[in-house]
Amino acid sequence: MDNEVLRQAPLFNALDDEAATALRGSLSESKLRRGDVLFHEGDSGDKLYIVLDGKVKLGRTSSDGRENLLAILGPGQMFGELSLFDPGPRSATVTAVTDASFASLSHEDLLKWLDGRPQVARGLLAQIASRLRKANDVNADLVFSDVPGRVAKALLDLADRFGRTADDGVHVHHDLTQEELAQLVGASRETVNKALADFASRGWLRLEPRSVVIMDLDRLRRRAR
Amino acid sequence: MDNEVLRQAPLFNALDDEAATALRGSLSESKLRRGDVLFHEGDSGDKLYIVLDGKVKLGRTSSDGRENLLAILGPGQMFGELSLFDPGPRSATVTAVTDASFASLSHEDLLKWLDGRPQVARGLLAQIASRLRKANDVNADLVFSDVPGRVAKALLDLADRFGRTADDGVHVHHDLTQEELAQLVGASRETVNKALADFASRGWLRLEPRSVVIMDLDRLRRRAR
DNA sequence: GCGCGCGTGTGATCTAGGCCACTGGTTAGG
DNA sequence: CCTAACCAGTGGCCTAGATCACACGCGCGC
Repeated sequence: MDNEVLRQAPLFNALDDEAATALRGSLSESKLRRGDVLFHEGDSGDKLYIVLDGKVKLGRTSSDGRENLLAILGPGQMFGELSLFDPGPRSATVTAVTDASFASLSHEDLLKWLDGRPQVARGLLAQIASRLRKANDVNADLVFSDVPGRVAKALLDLADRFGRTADDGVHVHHDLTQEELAQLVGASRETVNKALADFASRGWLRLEPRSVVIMDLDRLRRRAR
Repeated sequence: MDNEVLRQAPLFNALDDEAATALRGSLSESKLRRGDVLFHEGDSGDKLYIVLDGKVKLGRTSSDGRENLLAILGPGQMFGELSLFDPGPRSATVTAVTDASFASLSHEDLLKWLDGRPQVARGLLAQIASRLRKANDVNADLVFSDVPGRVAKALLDLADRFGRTADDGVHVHHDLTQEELAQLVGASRETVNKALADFASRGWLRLEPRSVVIMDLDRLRRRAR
């Protein structure tokens, strides 16, 4: 791992070289294969993770076994912060959606590290604040939008973070099955499939396995709001 | 305003006397009557508020005018933190549900104040982290629970924070109309009313204007999960 | 080759809950 | 006091979407 990847992380983007190098001393690295679980909801644990490569999903399971995804995270994003300040069991299960690698930092090390560096504390606050804002947005969507709307919004978000623009459209290799997409927007697999099929039939996008090509961003955006 | 009220706020509960007194210098106080709006979603603003007395609701309005409540806050709770770190327009409208008073602190003052006091920064992080956790819980409920379940959960939460135990049950003066309760759980007024009527007919609670008396906490809890 | 499992596509029910249309009760203002 | 606004309570109808039940293709191991 090199300093560049860390700098991508919003949390650490303000670091100068020697701070970054110092930080690396406290970090350990780990890898997972697609489908592997890093930790389960309810586990105890006090590590903060930063995705170096690949994607993970944060999910929770209801009492009757159904699953709901809180977020898909990619390189540069962190997770596990909650148990740092609100110590207690992990509130979500983290599973690799693709092969993935992480840097991790213990509670203790982070706090030590934080005290001397108010600007990092502020970065952390900003990060969590923005997550909170996003969570509130998702709430509003669950209340106000219908399923196709939420699907459109999810696709746009994924496109934003993982899309590559080509001349035939924006290629989004989200690596999610339709089942996972459904869990992400809080709907059944079937209705999500129907929404996607509908978008495709209107020529807004093309479906590919675990991936879509968005051909008409504007229409999709209008459908999302 | 005296130091005691501030100490109630989780954010400041670790303050010693002179810190609390010093802080008061930076605070200003304000009051609202029931129904008054403190600020609107989309307004710019950089103040952090702490509720001294009364209750407020944080809400957002959808494009077609429907409303959704994110939270009901009472004495000791803070709001407006988001625009501190993720500066931008306010993400919610804040309205007084009862006559209420607040202490407020500007962005600038808080940050100055924060730099020297890592333990307050940590308090702030803990506060926001717990809000995030809660927001995620609400998401899961919107996906997994039915309306009566969400109503039950909301009542239990309100009881926890505002309830007074008496021998005929827990009296919860939530000060919300059923319409507001409905916006809080993301449902229509009518279905919430029916759920409440059903609970009452089972003898789990008694309805009073802007208030309920919970007579069978256990049953209600079981209905909530 | 032959199954088998997994992901995807699509129709046919069934139902929670939204929306509408009322009623009655309570408070506030003229 | 009368009227107007609000709030609470209830019934009926009607869609979005969950659930069920398939059928198809594609890759993988035997």
